Amino acid sequence: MSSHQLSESIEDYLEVILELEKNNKVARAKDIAARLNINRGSVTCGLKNLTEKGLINYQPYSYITLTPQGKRIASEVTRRHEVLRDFLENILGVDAKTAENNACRMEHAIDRQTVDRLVCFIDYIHQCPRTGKNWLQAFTKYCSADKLESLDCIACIKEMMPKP
Amino acid sequence: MSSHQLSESIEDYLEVILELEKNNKVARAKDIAARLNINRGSVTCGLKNLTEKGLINYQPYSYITLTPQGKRIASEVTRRHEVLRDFLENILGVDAKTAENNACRMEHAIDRQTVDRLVCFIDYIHQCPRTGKNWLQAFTKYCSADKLESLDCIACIKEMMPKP
DNA sequence: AAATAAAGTTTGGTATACCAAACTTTATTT
DNA sequence: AAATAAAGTTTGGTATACCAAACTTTATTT
Repeated sequence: MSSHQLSESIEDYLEVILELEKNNKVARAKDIAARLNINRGSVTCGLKNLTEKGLINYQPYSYITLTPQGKRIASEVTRRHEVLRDFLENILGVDAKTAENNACRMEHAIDRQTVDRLVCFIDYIHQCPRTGKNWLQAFTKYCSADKLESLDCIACIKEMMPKP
Repeated sequence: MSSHQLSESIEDYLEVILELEKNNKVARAKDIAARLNINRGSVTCGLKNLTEKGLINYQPYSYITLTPQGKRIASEVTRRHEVLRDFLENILGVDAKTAENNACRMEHAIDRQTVDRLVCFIDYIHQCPRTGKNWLQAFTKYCSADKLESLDCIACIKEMMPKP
């Protein structure tokens, strides 16, 4: 029942419905259309589809809420989105808009196992004394510099040593 | 002419045609069908589409080669694929098959700027004395361990210090 | 409460991307 | 050079996902 893969379109619907539910208690078709930048008629069609799949509670002319199953999937998609955006923006250091746009597309392509591993990796960078903020700042320099030549690695790791 | 975004389907065609060209000098429809796991008739249809877009050299019943523009795009897609797979497999450390499957899907979703940054990041991890192989091995431990508790960070960074 | 505006739906349409099965062309075997 | 096999194409079909424009329902204004 919840095993078949969902299309990107359906994942997008679920994601915005979850967000609208959070902000407005319920989602309305016109807000979904506005967020997804699609025609209102297309939304009606999409809602029927989501209803058939048991992902939303919906009757013609009514507001929309997620079923438990819909909510579960919406949360998963949102999590993938946020993990990816966090990685792109705060680890890779791409600008906020690019991070958001890429996360928006990549969220449909990354699987559970890989996103879990990415979460762990982000965590590790922040927690490991070798890396953390300091190391990320040096990455920014590394990207703009002519690679390592201009960076003083020895001084950098000495700085990181635990104080006696 | 080369500005409009291409569909995932077209990117997939270009990618396998480039690979078949490399292995066999030219691509044949049946091999494309086999690699993409689609019907031969669908390939004929796809090839017409690619021809109209000026991405391949093709006439009915003939073999297929990429035009310069097609080759350029195919190379870009392939690069995105390989960078992503490398990151997933060798940095995140997910198993080879999962890395490949995820790279296959994510290659259509990541943009130039972000993939460039990812390349730089992978480079940085390998080059920076703080990180490198050693640090990646510790990440594997970190993932399976109960986070940091079981890891001896102080000993780990001392080990990394430059020999006097 | 009637008029109007806003929201939602329906209708008829398009584009993409695939399928199976029949058919045609090209290549290979005998 | 026939016969056969393999490769490629065509035909008629489906599913998804969108559109604009006409229409209906619901909500808001007067």
